Amino acid sequence: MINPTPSELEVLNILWELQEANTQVVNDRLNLQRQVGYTTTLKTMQVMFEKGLLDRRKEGKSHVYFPLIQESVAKGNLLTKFVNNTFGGSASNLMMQLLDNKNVSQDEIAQIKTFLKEIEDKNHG
Amino acid sequence: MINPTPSELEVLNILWELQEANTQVVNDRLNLQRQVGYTTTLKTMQVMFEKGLLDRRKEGKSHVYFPLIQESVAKGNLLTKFVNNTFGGSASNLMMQLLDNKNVSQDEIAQIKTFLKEIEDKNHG
DNA sequence: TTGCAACTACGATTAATCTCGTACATATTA
DNA sequence: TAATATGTACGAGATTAATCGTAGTTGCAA
Repeated sequence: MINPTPSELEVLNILWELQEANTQVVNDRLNLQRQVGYTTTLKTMQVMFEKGLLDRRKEGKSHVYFPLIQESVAKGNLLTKFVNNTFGGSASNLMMQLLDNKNVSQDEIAQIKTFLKEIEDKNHG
Repeated sequence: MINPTPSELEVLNILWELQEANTQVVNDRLNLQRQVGYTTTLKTMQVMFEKGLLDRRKEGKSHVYFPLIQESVAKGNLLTKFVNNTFGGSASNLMMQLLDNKNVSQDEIAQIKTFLKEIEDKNHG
């Protein structure tokens, strides 16, 4: 199981949205969030290619990269690891912390409740 | 805001449980989970002391360490960071991923639902 | 008070990640 | 086809975390 590093996840988030892109496009996107050099982005994507997180094809003089890992799978793996490390594997402990968290907006909490209610209704309906 | 590293969190989990302990005791506990040298544990705790995650007092020839950060605060901070990094700050996205996760048991999911239901009832009652 | 066992301090090493400079390769266009 | 601009490859430095060996210190017991 290959877990992306934080920088790799930034790249993946862009590629999951765009389906595919060359280094230039990914780097431009990254620079909307934070300052980072072109060769840094290039190197990150090359390493991801070597790790099997991305594949690529030659197009003109540049490479077009695309993800080899599904968003839900990657994030699910990261989440599992986080739950294990931080909450002793207890998803409900994480959940309780989430609802207590001052940094989570009321909107988010309301959304979660709605979502859970839907699942409840579906199961009981 | 000082976020503990994974190794530091292991130490904190032990100290939150025991309230306080010397290096020997913490190291013995750690070695129930995985093999780690005494000086490694000592160094980790010294660094945590320098960072302000722990305080200590001399007792006999050893130091007795205790946490300076509350469990809920530390884990809340880690959770906030994780939500931001991995789910773009969306707690409900994390939630949905959690419920989809094959690595989360049915028991855990049931527990979460019960918990949410309690909150719903409390709010509507 | 002297010696030993236990504890601490210090620093070095390894590994992973992130970063980017420089040199080389390639495609387009003039 | 030669020049130029753009992209790639390579490698190396900086940083952080984790690890532990070794040397030195301390306190207690005889």
